[in-house]
Amino acid sequence: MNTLSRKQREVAARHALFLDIGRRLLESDGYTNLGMDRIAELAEYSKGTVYQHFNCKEEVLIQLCIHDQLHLKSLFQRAAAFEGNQREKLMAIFFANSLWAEIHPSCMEMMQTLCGGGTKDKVSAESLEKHNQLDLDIINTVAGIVSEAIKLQEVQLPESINPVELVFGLWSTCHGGLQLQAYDLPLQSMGVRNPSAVLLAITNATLDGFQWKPLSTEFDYTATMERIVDECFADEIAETGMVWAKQAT
Amino acid sequence: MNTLSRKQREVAARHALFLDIGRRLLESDGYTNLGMDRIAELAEYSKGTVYQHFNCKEEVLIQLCIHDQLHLKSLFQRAAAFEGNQREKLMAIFFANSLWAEIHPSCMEMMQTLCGGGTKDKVSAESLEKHNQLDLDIINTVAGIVSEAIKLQEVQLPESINPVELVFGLWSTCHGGLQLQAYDLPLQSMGVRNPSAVLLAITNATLDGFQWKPLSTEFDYTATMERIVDECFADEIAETGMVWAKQAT
DNA sequence: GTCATTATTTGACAAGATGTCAAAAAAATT
DNA sequence: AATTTTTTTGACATCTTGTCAAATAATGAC
Repeated sequence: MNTLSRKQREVAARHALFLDIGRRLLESDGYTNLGMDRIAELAEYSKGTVYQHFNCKEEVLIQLCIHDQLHLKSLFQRAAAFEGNQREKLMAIFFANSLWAEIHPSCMEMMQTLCGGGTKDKVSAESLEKHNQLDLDIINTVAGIVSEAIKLQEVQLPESINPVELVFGLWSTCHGGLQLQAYDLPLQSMGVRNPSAVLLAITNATLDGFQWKPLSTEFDYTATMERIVDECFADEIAETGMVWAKQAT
Repeated sequence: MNTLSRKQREVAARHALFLDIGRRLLESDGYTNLGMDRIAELAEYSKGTVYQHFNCKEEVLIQLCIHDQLHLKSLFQRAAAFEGNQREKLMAIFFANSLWAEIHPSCMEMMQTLCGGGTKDKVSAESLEKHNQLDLDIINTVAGIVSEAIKLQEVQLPESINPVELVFGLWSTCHGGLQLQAYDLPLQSMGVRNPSAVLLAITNATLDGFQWKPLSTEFDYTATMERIVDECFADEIAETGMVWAKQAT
């Protein structure tokens, strides 16, 4: 039944093993301390074998990235299917993004490393293509919601802004927020009590600014949030252990 | 008159030379291809001498960062002194940030490298302290404007958001936007015509969402923008060659 | 079952980087 | 001019990544 031969399955299993070890090392010691030797050693293979799977160190990185992005995509698709108006769906997207960041704490750092310092042009064209395509898919999922909202007249964007551009802006906020949290500035002691909650408030203000109906002042989005938690991401919440509870406080 | 001896001046000059070469190499070849050997070679000193100035490669990076941050701080201070209401000042801050990003295109990448992958704990405590302090200064400059606006009743923030938190949110948008532009996604072909203009529109929408007076619908902020260009940053604009012209298009 | 052929795995090796340090060179002092 | 102090040097040790000929294992023919 299985279309893969025994050999192929073995190779795939080993590939996954290498990636797993790579991720563990990356999370514990950081990218600079991640060595192909150590992956080989921990997997009980030789370095040469590891290099048959990944033509360079960066390739490990981008494949881990792709794995996490695939997860983000699926979370977004689930969020987009949330029952509610478009603004509620957007909130589900926002939540999915926060959840994802909590589940994959190292991915932000990986993206940084990957995108900075001419790292990208060492990876395989295939992986790079996959990576870019996933970014596109993810953006388009969100842009679809915005377009739908326009069609349903829940929002009317000024001429200077189109749906993709709005997504770019919202994405900037989320992405930048996560990034700033990843730098270890003493946000707390500076007076930022709960960064995630702030980003949500900012996003809501932005949508209010565009007069996206229903406004946050005329609708109970707190209730929406609870529905999102229950209806969309109950499993993940349970797994990661009260992610959002912290933020409600 | 000079408090520095000849020797001290020589050392300082050499330090600056090394940093200069470091920046050039960084911008042309990226961080991974930046080598202490090459700095030494180009400066016509030996590697050992370079290591007397920077105890590690990362130290070069953070000192370049600090240099750029100092510039950002001074630009922000000039923006904060702009003649106008607090929202106009905030717009001047926004403009200063965009301008700075254009003048120091490599700093975003440097921050990425610096903050990711356990790089930060290799640099000297002194530099790290200076770096953090500058971040604080910069944030506080902006938070001061927000606080003043509250005092002047130009805006009233909800209880869930304090001034520093609002700054964190706005900063997230700017920072994330620059970051996303630095990754080389095909933003253009995705439909994002002018990323910087989008970020400005988003920021304005956010402030509108908080009912920050005067709203963008009841005030000519385009005129403000022109005043900012003329009154605050004419020199820099001239130097970098019509930065903002592009964005107006 | 044996041998030949093909595929896979290996680890020694080259190349290049960071960071160290004893010795050489230069400068200052006596 | 001799001596002490400071500064500079580049050879080393060490740790990377990435390669590749040779060793090993798997496959298939007869």
